[in-house]
Amino acid sequence: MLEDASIMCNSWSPRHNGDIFTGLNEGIMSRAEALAAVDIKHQGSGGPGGLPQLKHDMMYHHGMGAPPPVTRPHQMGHMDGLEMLDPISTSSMTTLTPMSETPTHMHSYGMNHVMNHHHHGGPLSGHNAPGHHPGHHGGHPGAHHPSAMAAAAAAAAVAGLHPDADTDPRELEAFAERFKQRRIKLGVTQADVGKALANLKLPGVGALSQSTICRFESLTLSHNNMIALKPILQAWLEEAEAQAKNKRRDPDAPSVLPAGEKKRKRTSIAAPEKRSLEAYFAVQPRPSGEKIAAIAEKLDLKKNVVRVWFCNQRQKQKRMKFAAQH
DNA sequence: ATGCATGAGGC
DNA sequence: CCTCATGCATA
Repeated sequence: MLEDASIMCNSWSPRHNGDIFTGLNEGIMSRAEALAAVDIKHQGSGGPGGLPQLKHDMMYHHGMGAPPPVTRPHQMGHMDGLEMLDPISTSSMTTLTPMSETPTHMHSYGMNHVMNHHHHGGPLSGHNAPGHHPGHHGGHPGAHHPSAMAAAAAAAAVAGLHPDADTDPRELEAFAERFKQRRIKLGVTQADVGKALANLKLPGVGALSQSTICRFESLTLSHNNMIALKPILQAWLEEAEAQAKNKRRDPDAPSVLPAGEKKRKRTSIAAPEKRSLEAYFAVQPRPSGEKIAAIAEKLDLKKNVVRVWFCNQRQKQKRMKFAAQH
């Protein structure tokens, strides 16, 4: 906390040389003009290469990241004219029961083991159709047309498939809550669950991180992701509860701490810059590469940082939480 | 609990 | 370069 207003990015890329262009800042230029140069409003759609925006698989409207309705009276300390371009404001378990760790101390977090696994090997490599969803899309009742939904249900019924008991957001939400409660009852942390999944030996299912388990429980994953993970977590839960009855105990817990690797550093975007980004995002969620470069320059951020920020912002928009009608 | 990042798979 | 699923690092 209290991280001061500057960004602290640097050697986050192990294999990239620091030559990624960029004159690292020295914002000697006046930002005001620069900002003006970036006309936020309207921008030719087609990005370089042509952006196919036909896909669009459904947006879970809500908006948690940046919904500043309008004017915001912030205390400007070092305003640099950024605000003026802000269109908005101005307008075992080794096996399953990880009893290897005394469950007496279950913090909700912070007890991540150093599971050095620097490079992940996607557990769920099934990869559900990215981009254009083959079969379904994040169809939420709220967004579904009643009639369409009924038709789909009927069709599914005829086909012998379940209507959508599995894809129903409310069902997912209910499960997520039950899952969390029972998980805690078992005295297992989110990180433990993630690691234990690998022991389930389900085809194609490996371990997951504490982050993912946490996001599942808090419904901060995409609808499709929730659907994909549910059966896996459900299987674990059942196994774990079964084993808990038998009071299994597994002695060992060989945890080796691999040699150190390059630590990834996280860039921290200061509040003022973040506000500007949010403002840009509000008008143009998908800026072109050039646009991104321009924004990056103004905010004195690396282009890649800005690009990733937009990508992440878009993902947030699609998250589940509150997506369904509660 | 979340912010920023990586990588695979696609256009 | 995007979308998605995930994860490391952090607040």
